[in-house]
Amino acid sequence: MERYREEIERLSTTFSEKDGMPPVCGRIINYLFLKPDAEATFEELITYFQVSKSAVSNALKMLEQRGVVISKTRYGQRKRYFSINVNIDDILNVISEKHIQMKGYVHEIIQLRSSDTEVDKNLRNVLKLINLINEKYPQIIAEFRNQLNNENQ
Amino acid sequence: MERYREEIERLSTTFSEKDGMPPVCGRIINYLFLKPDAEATFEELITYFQVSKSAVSNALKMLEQRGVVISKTRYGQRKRYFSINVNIDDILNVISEKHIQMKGYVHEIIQLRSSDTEVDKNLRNVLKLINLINEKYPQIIAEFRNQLNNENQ
DNA sequence: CGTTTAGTTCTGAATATTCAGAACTAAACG
DNA sequence: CGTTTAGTTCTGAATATTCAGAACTAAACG
Repeated sequence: MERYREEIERLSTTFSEKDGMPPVCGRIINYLFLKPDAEATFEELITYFQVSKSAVSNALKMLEQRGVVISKTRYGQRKRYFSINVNIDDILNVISEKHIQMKGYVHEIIQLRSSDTEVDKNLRNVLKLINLINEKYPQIIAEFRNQLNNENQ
Repeated sequence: MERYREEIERLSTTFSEKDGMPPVCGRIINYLFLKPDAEATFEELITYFQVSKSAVSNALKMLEQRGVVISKTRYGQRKRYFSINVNIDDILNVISEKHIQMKGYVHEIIQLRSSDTEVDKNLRNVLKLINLINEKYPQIIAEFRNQLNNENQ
């Protein structure tokens, strides 16, 4: 992974600057993404980035909470293996969750406003759009799965 | 707007804690969202939140950059009016931009990896999914517009 | 059940962010 | 073209975040 050191640093700024994560989070994400099996141990991350155990521990906790990283243990070993969550269903769920949250927010604003101006009309339209997107989502996913199945024949 | 003071404070935490914006940004967003016309002047924000001109200036700059807020001047007045951008096309563009960015990131990772493991296969699938979503987007929007037109008859 | 291994949580120093206040700019009024 | 109005940019203090190092916990080895 030595050859990726600079790329990891460059790509990490996206996550820290745009997504509001600490630098160590961004580094870990990209390290994992660039590993052939997308997986690393705690120890490995510490030695590669020369960073403290607490920094890695907190970063991994944050990434697991966001659903970006998952950890596994193997055959009763103490050691844990941390990897990028590339599970399609999980990714779709994260996106879906965001939509639901956005819907909840817009809904609450509309409730609080309880008026009937042009803006209210627009807000209701935004809500309709969110609903429509959410509604269409399963269809897109179905089509995606279909596409995958066809390719594997 | 006095009656919304507490709600604004409560709703603002979402934006500061989850979206990585400064507190003043969250407050301004919600203030605007709860105003009947979704619009306010610079002066108005300063007096309502008892906050400095620089804080408001920087917050509005950030919000305009993110596409959440737009500002207008009126009839050659010096004063500017800041409002939430509820323009559907603009909102859709922001979402689209995010997709394009995500696509670019995943693409770059795949390029850098230049391997052919199970993870690579998964990443290519993620890319396919992003592409499919982007492809379907215009259709959803068309359907949405259609829905709006039918309602207005 | 003492020891090791693997990671977590606590404490505080270094650093970054947020914002107030002052200095500044740019438009347009008179 | 001096003055006012409306906002921006600069400077630094207050506060929050990030992370290192130390103390701690929890699992499982022997």
